[in-house]
Amino acid sequence: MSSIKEIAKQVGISPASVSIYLSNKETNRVSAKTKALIDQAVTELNYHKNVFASSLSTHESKLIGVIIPTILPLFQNDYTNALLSGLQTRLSSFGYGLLFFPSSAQSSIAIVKEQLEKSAGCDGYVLFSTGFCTHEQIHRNIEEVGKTGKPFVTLNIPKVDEDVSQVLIDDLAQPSGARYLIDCGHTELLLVLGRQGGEHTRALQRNYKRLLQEYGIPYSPERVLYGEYSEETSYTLITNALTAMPQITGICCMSDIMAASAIRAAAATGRAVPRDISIIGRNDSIHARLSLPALTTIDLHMQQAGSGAANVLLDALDGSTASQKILLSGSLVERDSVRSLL
Amino acid sequence: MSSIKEIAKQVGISPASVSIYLSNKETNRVSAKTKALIDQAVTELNYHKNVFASSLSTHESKLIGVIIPTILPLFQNDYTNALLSGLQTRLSSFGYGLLFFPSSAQSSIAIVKEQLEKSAGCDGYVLFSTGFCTHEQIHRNIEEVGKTGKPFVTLNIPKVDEDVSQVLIDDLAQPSGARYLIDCGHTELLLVLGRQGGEHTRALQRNYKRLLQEYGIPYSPERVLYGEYSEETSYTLITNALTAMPQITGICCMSDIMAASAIRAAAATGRAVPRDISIIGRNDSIHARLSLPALTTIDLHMQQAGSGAANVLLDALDGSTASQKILLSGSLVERDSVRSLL
DNA sequence: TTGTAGGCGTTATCAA
DNA sequence: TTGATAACGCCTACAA
Repeated sequence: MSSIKEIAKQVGISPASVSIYLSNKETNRVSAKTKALIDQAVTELNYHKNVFASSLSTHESKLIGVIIPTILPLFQNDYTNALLSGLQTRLSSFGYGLLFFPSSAQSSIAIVKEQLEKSAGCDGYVLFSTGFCTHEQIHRNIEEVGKTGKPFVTLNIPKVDEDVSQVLIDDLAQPSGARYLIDCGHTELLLVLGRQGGEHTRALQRNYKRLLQEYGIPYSPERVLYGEYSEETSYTLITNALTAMPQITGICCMSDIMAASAIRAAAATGRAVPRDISIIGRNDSIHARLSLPALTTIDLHMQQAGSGAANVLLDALDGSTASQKILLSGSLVERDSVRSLL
Repeated sequence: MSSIKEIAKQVGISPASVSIYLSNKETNRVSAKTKALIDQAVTELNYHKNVFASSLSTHESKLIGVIIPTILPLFQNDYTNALLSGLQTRLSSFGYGLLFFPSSAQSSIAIVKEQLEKSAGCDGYVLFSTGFCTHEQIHRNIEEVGKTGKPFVTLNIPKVDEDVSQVLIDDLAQPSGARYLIDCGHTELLLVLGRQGGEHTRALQRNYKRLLQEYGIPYSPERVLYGEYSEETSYTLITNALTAMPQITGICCMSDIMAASAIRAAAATGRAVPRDISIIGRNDSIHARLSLPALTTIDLHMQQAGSGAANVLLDALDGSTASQKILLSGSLVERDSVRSLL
């Protein structure tokens, strides 16, 4: 409420001196007595620096804008939360805050535009992608954020040719779990993907076909399910599939939540895990540790990806101009939901 | 990057006209031709409004500051995430964004102070509490946020006498799950609380003792565990307790995560749920639906609490000066983890 | 329908 | 060691 001017008035000095002292307590510009007086006035008047005025002047806000082109409620998705968590923790220790913008728009691009509309002034951005985003949309979003001229980094977005910083998660587009199941001797597989249509899923599908080909396993579309990352949808779909195709011995799910649902579906159709059927998840989220049996899964190191993104941003904010592509790999976490047939 | 001045120069009009049109596209102040020219210049120069300059002028930022006095990474806690999700969704539809501040401090109060330090200029605040916060700290935090003079609302904080807006969740301080177990005929109970020392836990403990007294069940300290909301800690503690006290027939956990761990612990000690032992969770999070058997739990309506907090804030931002205490109650969600002994 | 001028709170550049 | 003063980008009377 109170401004630097009022402090100055109360102490009987100029606003400039107050400002200088307040932004650098060690300055020699202000005498010790004056410093003490200012400190006193600050507490008395309950002064808090106005970030907006300050960043208007310094052209620095210490704020990073988070752009998430989704119409779903935020903070409800394991992947995104882990990413955000890593991001926030790292940025926070360098004094940067996070800004989430409102958006009422419905399309991915419109959301990004609208969010940026209100965001000029951030020092940098993190651009997310979601299961909904198509190839085309991803490129337009990157272009849009690029126009701000501010440093930014993409997270959870497949590699693009553009000269932009990205944190890439190798196994995001790889059905690594399926490969592991095959290596364990499983050939009668079920693949549970997320949302149909998005770029993530398309890449995954391509690579899955390649994988089967590599091992001479025939591909059949009815063995690919779209669980939409939802426990209900995947439970229903997997239960039906298991009933229709009793020969299935392995289920590869693209998220731990869907894998935990698979365990329930297995139970519902009278199968024991891993005795009758093997299940592998992805993300190594808390669900993997909580389910019974505990899930074998692919750790995507999302938290680390988030802090990696923070590092890239911090570098850029520090003056580095070269764009960075950081490549992270997933790693297998063996627990109790997969049985080797070999 | 480009400012309103440059737009004005390019179009050949005054900055004022540009400003007026841009903040109200329907205005009659600007001719249709000029409007078109401005629009064109905006895209050509890739103009984005600078929120900071604008809020400096309007004393309105359309930003709500989120104050979470914790040293743990954000976005990793089910309760908080649900709260934030409800909050964000509602605020977003009214054009408000969310601001998360960095903090390097270690104590609850220092964190709040530091976060506020960098936040003057927000239109309002949401003050959270965590399992760590003591009674004393909660009051000091409320006082600190109150000093800003901006509207704010507390979330996940027990009722205080101060004249401040709060969204209260009735069952937060009530061992409602335990009551349900007792009503189902269970008398040999285990209570799994979160973190020792915090205000939440203390209230819960008090009310639990009262509850037992009401039913004439003796209280014994070794039947109260502190699972720290962590799956590992609670698994270990519950496993040990179950081994030491085979007579236990019911476990009331203050979070679904700990309840899911209890299911694992039951399995580890050779018990079937709910045949040999009944388990009840709290929050009705996704864990309740994913576990096997699915968890009977108390839905705390956290999402709704979040949007309730948003409503209170929106009211205050709209000029309402009276503080509101919104009281929400939990509700029982019956699934498959509790067996009635009656 | 448009322009001018002053101010929001802070910082930076001078000069004193 | 301090004080004026201008500037940051935008908004809003008020005047034209």
